[in-house]
Amino acid sequence: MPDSLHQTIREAIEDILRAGVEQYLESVGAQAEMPEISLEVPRNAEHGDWASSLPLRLCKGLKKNPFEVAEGIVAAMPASSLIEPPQVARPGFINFRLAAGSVEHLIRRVLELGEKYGQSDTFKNERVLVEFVSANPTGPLHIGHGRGAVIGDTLARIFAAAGYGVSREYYYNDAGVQMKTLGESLRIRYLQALGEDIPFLENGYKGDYMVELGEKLKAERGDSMRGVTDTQPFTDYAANFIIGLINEDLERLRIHFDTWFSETTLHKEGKVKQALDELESRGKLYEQDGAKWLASAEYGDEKDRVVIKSDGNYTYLAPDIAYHAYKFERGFTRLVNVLGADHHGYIPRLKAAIQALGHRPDQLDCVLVQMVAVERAGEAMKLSTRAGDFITLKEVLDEIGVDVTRFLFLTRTADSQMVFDFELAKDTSMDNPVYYVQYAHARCCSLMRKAEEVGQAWENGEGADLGLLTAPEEKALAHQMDRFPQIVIEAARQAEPVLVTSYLRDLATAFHGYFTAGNKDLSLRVVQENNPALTQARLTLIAALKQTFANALELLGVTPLERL
RNA sequence: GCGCCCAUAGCUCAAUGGAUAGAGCACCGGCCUUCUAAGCCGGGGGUUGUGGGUUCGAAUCCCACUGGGCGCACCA
Repeated sequence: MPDSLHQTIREAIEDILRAGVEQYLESVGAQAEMPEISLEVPRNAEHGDWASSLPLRLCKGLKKNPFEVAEGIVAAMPASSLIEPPQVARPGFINFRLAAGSVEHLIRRVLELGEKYGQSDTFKNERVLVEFVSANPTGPLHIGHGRGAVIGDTLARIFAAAGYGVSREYYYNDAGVQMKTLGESLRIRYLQALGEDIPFLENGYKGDYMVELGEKLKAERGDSMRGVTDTQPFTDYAANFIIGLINEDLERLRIHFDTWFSETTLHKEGKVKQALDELESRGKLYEQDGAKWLASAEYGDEKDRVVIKSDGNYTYLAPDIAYHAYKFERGFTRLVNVLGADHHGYIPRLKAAIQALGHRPDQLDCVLVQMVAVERAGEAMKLSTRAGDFITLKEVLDEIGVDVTRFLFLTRTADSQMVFDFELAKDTSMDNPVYYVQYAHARCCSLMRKAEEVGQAWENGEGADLGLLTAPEEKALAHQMDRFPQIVIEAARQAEPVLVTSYLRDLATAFHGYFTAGNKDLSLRVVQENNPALTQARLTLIAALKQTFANALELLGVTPLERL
């Protein structure tokens, strides 16, 4: 039963452990509830490949000493061909080690599943909507948007791998003052392009791209719009164009949105009114001072919030509530918003709103992305779209490249403040962890090429005798590979891409160590010219590693290079 | 003033409440006549911002301080 291809060793151990605990509890006649199975990979290899501290948690309720509890559980556990008999350690840990035979099981599982290795159906009944970037189309994306974009997209990839139905959505607010200002900015740039000597808006969008856009409009329409005073046509023209620019950058970053959702849609389809009516009928709205308030304080917000001002207009919150209600209406069971950290004050009222609508607060996850400070040649730079003073995402992609950009954003947790140092990122050498990981994949490819050169090309591994893989490094590599599917599930659960990045680096470290060991000890080389059987066995391990590297890199949207 | 986030090696960052807090960069010393040295091995470097608390066990959870970031509208 535990030999199912899709089951990781971890899951097999969990089953065994669970059975042991049940049996043990019964034998001592305890009423204790079945605790959550805890199983971790110890930092220290001496503590085995997997370890559980379950006896330490259990002993409290049983009023027994943890060591005895551990022994009792071990005695009651069924045996498994995948692991060696478990050991009880000091305070009350149970340590598990992979059985030698499990190496073969693990490698074959990776190869059998191929590109699907790492995927699972853990969350198959759930649908998640990842909303990210969501910058209003008032200018090109800057580097900070890039960080949010990469994190959002990678989360989406991770969710998909963990079995979620996933949709990527970009929301933009095209009904507000910002867009009006944008249109007005373009109108003036256009008139200036026509030669009129008029001053620019004080609060207008001052970037060069607006000057260019004015020229472009002149080139397309001549002076036919000279007399147009309504800003709307200018707004539409600018927004359309800028969305195009934004999308270009995003596609380059390997990000594709399923939906571009505009605020106007909500108004047109009556979703704002619908959401407020729903809140009204649930008794969550009330009138005061001529305004309509949401009783958000009931749900942990620090105060109630106005949704309809006394002048009859909606506040920003109203369409936002409607938007999130509409997300649920479309069948999503989990909402993930990737936001700039400056929006954090907004989260409690949003969570309050979805609760007022009858949803659970944990169905909404807000991932806060901290600002990116940029340093160039030692100079710190200020970023402001309005002032036209910023590092665009395009510049970053031109200078640094997609793989490096994505990986650098993914090596830090979203909420850590980061300094993006251009010179450092451009450096193609040591400071760039991307290469470390890509190098590992390329080395696997290189070994395959080498084997081919000496006439021992890998023969798909089916006939290989994997029992020959007895080096401790080989067992360790197999164990590391086995962790991958669980890492993906955990990353999805926590909405935390860094888990995958860290895992990838660890796996690369293990592999580089294995590879380099062959420099000193020729018997550890993968390609053994006078031992075809061992060569085939090792190549099969390499093939599985290569697959795992490729799958993990794909999850991060980074290219698995064949050679560096 | 109130709230949220952050604080870990000189620097950039890790560490599902677990056993001796780890990598990379920088610094010191080793390893290329045969699978890629963008790599590997070893060394120095820490009172996890400070002080309490919770418990078998805390970088992790709670409280109070200190320092930094960001929010506190009938703005969007």
